[in-house]
Amino acid sequence: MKKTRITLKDLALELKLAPSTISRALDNHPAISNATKKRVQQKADEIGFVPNSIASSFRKKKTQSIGIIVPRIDVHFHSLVISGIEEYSYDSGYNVTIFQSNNSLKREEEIARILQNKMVEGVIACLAIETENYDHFKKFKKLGVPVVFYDRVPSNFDANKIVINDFESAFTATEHLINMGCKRIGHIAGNQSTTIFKYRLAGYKAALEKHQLNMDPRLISYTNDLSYDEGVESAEAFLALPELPDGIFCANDYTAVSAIQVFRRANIKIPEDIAIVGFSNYPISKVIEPHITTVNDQAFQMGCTAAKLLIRLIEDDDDDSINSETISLKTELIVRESSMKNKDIIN
Amino acid sequence: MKKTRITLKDLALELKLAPSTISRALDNHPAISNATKKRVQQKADEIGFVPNSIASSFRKKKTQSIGIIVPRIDVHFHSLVISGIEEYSYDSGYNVTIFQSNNSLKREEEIARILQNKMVEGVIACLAIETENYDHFKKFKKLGVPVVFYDRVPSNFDANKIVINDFESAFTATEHLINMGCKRIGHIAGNQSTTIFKYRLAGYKAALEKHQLNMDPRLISYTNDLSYDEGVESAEAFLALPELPDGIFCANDYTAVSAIQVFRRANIKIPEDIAIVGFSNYPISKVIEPHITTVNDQAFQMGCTAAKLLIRLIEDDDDDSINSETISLKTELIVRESSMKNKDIIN
DNA sequence: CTGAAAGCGCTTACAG
DNA sequence: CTGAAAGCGCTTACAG
Repeated sequence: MKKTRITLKDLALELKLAPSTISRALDNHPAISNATKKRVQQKADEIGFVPNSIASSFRKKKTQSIGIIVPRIDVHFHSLVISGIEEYSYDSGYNVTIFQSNNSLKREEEIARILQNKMVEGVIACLAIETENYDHFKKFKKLGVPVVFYDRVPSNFDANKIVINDFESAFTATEHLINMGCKRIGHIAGNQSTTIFKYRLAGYKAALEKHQLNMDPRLISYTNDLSYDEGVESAEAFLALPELPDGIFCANDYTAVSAIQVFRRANIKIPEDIAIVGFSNYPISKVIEPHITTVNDQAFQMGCTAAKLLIRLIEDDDDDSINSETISLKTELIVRESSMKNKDIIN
Repeated sequence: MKKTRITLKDLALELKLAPSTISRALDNHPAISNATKKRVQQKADEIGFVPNSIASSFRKKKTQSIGIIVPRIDVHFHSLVISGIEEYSYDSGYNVTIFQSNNSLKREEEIARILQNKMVEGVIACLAIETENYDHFKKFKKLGVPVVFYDRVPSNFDANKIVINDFESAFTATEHLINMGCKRIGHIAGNQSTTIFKYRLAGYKAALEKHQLNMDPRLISYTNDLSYDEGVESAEAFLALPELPDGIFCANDYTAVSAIQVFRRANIKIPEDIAIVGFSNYPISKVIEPHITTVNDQAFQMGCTAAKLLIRLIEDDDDDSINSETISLKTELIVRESSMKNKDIIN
């Protein structure tokens, strides 16, 4: 399918004006008279002139576009982040081109190359699980293209990062259970090779410590990817203990759902017998019964913040700030029924 | 932030070759000797040459990029479709730039203009709820840019469309309830100004008719947007009837969840007393208890199919096929506990 | 197998 | 307030 487009030059010929004048008129340049601007705009509409912004990008060396690399678009967390990025970028006049790495390092490297060719002005990325070497991102720095990471961010590599305060969030969540009267609190932990899950575990431990609660290692269940099925296994393991926990802090909402369902099947009352707190505020957390107390992980906000930082870096001429900022977003604990063991206390 | 990039011309100078030769060598042109190709590639890597694909796009008038317009990225259905589009497009060498209309016609029009300027080679769109006038899409046709719609597609406007067979899917879902022994089947219906929900209602009615079941108008509950809360209202209305339904076909999974929870609270057994079928196969449908029988709405597949059709249209030189194709995807009924009233029967 | 030349559709410094 | 001219970094038909 092809068509020849009407160009700025065609418009100039029609109006017997120089292309430079047309260009300025359409760009609302102050040196052009209003009368001319009006004439140009009218004629442009009349003959259906559509400016070729690729030519403009090429000439100006500004594409007004940013690249996004995520593991999967259809993971709800990422779709929220992307939504936030798009929203902020759109309002700032940038558009976003999106790629999924499928958690493959090889694909992530390919995508990085494509983005370098495509002259995006900045990149927002959440690393593939496989990624431990960041060479493919270093090239962006050489090209003067800023990169902002979110969620799964590089360790031991100086970079712009948007994260949430996992330690503090986990601490607060666990302390909430303590405030609700729990004395024997378990934790369903994420993969400990991932920074955020290490922090969540650490926050849990710190809260127990602060309140001088006994730390029973059997009450910490380590999972690989916090899947629903792993949550079921964890909950069943807790059930098999000689003494049950009276509260569980789960490192995500899926495992919180599993725990609730396993315990209910065993005729254990939630939250009376065991109080549950999840993490992430997935949509399911406010549908399942009882609704789950959870930590709002600020996904949409994370996207906006990443875009905001990135666009500042793009538009800043000051190279110094290019690779050093880490923004830690505040989360909030959303208290729902699953942890309301003690109804008199409002956390 | 700026840097001057190394250009193809710089590379030519280094190697004392013509730019045309470099261009061909990098493009693996058959007329170039292997020795030269190797030299060029080596030098390119050595000095860190990154081809400027904007210049190339501009020159070739091919951007290898497609635009996507969706109401919201963070709606799970759309994130699945986008994921499918990205997957297929990536494998075909196209990349995708994404925009959300937030269901606003005005914004959809703005986006259409941006996409025309950006010289995308094709567009995939799901219309905003507000959109009833398609003028902003007609311009694409004039420019020779194919457009493929999915899910919320234009009515009374000749266009490429990817949809599922809602009538048939609803028919099958309802018939499944009949096969399970239900005699008094209700329906929670979506907004009847939307084509797909009209078809789902029609499919439900047709199944009742085929099996000569009484059609009680009180058993059809019309909702505005099939929200969880509306589902609760619908279910409560059913509860207030002098005679309860023994099966309900819900036009989405949210309302199926509401129904299950309302009925359970009223000590009604699912599926023994009332069997439930949902629609869409949202993640929640296989987590809620009992797991929900539902129709797989093929979201990811829809994205792949849209991309496939679009790319065919882009690469076809035959203008004839530009705006006429409608592809209706087959769905499948996923049978789970919520409808297994009669365990002897496998649908 | 390699090169010289033109040109894609804009923008912008310079000139008047 | 408007115009002439150069050029962004590639590609490609033409020539040899």
